[in-house]
Amino acid sequence: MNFDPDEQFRCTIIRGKAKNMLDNLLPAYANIIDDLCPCDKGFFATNFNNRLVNILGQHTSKKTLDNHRTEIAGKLFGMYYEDGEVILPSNRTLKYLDDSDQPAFFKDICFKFQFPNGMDKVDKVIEKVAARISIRQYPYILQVLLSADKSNIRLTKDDIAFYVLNSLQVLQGKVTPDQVIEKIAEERNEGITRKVRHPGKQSSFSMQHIREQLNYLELANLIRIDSNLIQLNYRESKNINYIAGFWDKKPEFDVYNYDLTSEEGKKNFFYDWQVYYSDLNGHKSFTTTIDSLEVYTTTPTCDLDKKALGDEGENFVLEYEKERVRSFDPSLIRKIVHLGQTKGLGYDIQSVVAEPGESAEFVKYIEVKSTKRVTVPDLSDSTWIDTINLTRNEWIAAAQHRKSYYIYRVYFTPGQATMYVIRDPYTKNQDEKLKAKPVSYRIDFSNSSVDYMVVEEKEAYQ
DNA sequence: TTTACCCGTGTA
DNA sequence: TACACGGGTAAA
Repeated sequence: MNFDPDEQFRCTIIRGKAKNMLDNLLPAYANIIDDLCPCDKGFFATNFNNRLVNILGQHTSKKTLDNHRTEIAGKLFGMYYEDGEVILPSNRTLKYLDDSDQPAFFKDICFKFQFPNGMDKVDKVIEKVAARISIRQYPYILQVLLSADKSNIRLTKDDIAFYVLNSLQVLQGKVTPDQVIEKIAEERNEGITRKVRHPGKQSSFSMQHIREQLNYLELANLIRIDSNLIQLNYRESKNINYIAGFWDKKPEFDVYNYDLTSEEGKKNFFYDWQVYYSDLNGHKSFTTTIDSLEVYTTTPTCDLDKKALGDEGENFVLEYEKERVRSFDPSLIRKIVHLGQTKGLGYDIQSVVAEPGESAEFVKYIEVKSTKRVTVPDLSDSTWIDTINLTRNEWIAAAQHRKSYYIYRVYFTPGQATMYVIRDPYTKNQDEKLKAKPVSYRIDFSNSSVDYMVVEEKEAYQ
């Protein structure tokens, strides 16, 4: 088929927020959901809003809070789903709570996103179905970028907008990425520049949803947008190649299977979609290596991915402490102990104060909390917030050691690691300089607590 | 009437 | 230009 890019189709996604705000909000949403769920829908709505208003500011209207909850945390991020009247955290949220890997969270979203999907209102879904749209847009974009690099062509977001995300034929799955690149090369030779613009409309109408789709690829650590140019992060080649490999596969969730004109069909469609989308990609669990967050290179290099280490943060802090103590007094280095494998102490590293004065050799207990994200956290940003979870043991250690207890919060971001040190969180909580809230219950039970038991022979359930 | 994506519009 | 609040709007 001959590619005609003039066949355009405005194909929107829900408007999100700025890149760094999304990176900031993700941990907040995740922890709120983790605290509240499972619970019924009304309780969830009220309490989610009550928690979020503390972060966004008391002036924030109910409407805006509702939008955050339903549009971003719910539809775009797929962080929870509704089963009956009960709201449950999605597997994507649970994985994130476990690994604190924000780019991996967004990789999973990029893998599962598709057109048409169940994030739209039903009339918009019907429009897309009527237009015979069927595409996994992120695999497709990545394949286009790979193809562009092969042809030594640099793409701008206007190119992706006009030739890919707003091109009807591409959205219908009728054109290959190579054809797209060929067409772009051809039109550039003729001196033609394309932009998606709707007469009489502001550029946000035409471009905001496109720009934000590219933002998700950036948050996933797969591309960088440099003013207007888009570049692949080749340190992520493994993940890029994996996702791009799906460019010509039919969307996994088949919208065309549903009768969207009947009440029953609509209900099933939106329910099935949310269950599908909020679950993790069943084929591959994404991770982001520290290595892939380093300054990206424009030169394709072979397989730089290394096996992710569970204790990257601890190793980082260990090296930092060794250097810090060495510069004060090398003989004190032997007092630094890495206790990563020793569970139940409530801290990861035992170090020494190593500062002038009589407390120089006093012990310092360090709990390391690390996370990975694409934007650099900025304390001067008014929307900046963060949440970490301490275990019961860690909190007890904080209470016991007070001024000797430190939380080292490490953020691995592209090209740098940033660390915030919080000394004596226990006293800070009493002084309301931070808020600590117990959120989990340990249940000890005995024979008097058990109502009944069920035993089945293996054959019955195998 | 309420809900919840849709998206105008004003701000930085 | 890049959002982000909250009004717009149509379905629930």
